Amino acid sequence: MTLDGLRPVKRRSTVEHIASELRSAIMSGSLEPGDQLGEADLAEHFAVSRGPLREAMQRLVSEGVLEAIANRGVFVIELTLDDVRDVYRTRSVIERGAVETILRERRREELERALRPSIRQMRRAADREDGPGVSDADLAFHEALVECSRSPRLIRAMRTLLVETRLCLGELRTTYPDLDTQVREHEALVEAFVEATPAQAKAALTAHLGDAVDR
Amino acid sequence: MTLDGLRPVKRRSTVEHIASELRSAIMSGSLEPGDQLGEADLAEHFAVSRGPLREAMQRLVSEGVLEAIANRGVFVIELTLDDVRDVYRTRSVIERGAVETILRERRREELERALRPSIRQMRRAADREDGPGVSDADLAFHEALVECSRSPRLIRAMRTLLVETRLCLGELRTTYPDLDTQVREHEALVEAFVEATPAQAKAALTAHLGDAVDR
DNA sequence: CCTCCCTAGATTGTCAACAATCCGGCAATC
DNA sequence: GATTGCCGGATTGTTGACAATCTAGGGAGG
Repeated sequence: MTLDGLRPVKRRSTVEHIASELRSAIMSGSLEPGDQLGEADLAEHFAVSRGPLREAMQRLVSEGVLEAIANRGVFVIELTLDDVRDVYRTRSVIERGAVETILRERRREELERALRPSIRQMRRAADREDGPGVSDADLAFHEALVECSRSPRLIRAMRTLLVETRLCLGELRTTYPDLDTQVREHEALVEAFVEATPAQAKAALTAHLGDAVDR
Repeated sequence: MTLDGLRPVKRRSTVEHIASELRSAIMSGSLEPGDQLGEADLAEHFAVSRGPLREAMQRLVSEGVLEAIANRGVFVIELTLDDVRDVYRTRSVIERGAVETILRERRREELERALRPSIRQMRRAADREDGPGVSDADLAFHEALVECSRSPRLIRAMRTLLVETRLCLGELRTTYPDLDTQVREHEALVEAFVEATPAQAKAALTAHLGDAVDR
């Protein structure tokens, strides 16, 4: 009897589901920085009671995506300039760690395979002048990069950072200079990962994220 | 009217307090890996209802310190060997990032000041053959290191990692080889931070954490 | 006109009870 | 004798109601 394929029953709990849904709402831009998450409204929207909803919100609070003010409510965090810098600095640290791990394990080709879909997605979006589409592909690129490290803890840290990155982008999403430049920059990154030394690859990442924070 | 000193009113919420208390219980060893956290018992212990308690537990679940199994309860996570490796690898990434930030900002002497107390604490513990005391000072050392970076996101990631580190140590706490060696290793780290190049400092950290994972 | 106080409304924080689910052991069956 | 079905006990999941707190707005007093 072979039961390798049928994964252990792990129906996602209600709380987990709501938390994921809220994260998506932020990623999609439905929830903007400063927005208040009224418990009554959201509970009705999800067709659950306030209990599970509050538990889900507490999760996002501990992740730093939501902010709870006593007797006032919970709000989507508003990022200061220092916060933006911190997000990109931390991303640089995490992503370099991921690249380091992958290269040390001699998994260059696997990394390239993992990044290819988001590169193609980004190029298609750029061809049709779809700025938001390029941004989405950008996030997908960096997410795939860290996921390729197979480190649960790097991945978890990255997930929160991507949400925060999305919060930065939200407002100045249209101000990107040139979409093609953005695409080429990522293609150059992949090239560095595949062909350059680990130190050079990390340096390329640092430069890439350093540029981003200037915008 | 000068009100720089009087920090914004931020009475810790009940949930925040309980979550912090649970973290402390794990750090102190009261809660061991695999232990179940019965809602009724804990709620009575904290003299609150199950609602706030559940919200606090959800926070720790999202941090990865507790694990929730549907209709079964929440448990302190049990770390596999792969998890231990991942914890130390991620710590290496985070701590190197912290050192990098501090050195780039030319704050060597500040870092040394921040680390000195834990070094002294560690030496005192070693002198009285207090193994657990040395471990506590060890954790305090690495916590102070990351806190000195002033990066909220590095600090937040580190906090969870320290709890997980404490969970690894818990069982094999007495098996440490030589307390004095441990102390000298940390003193050498400080020296590297203060006097060596950033690259050398990071390499020293990597080696230090690489040794630890072997134990 | 400005300031302060106070009340009304709304929102959050907490609670105790109800419903659903799961684990253990026991008996029935093949 | 091993497996299956079932029931009792306990724990978790969810709910709706109650209590506490805060904000906004109007009115009295200076």
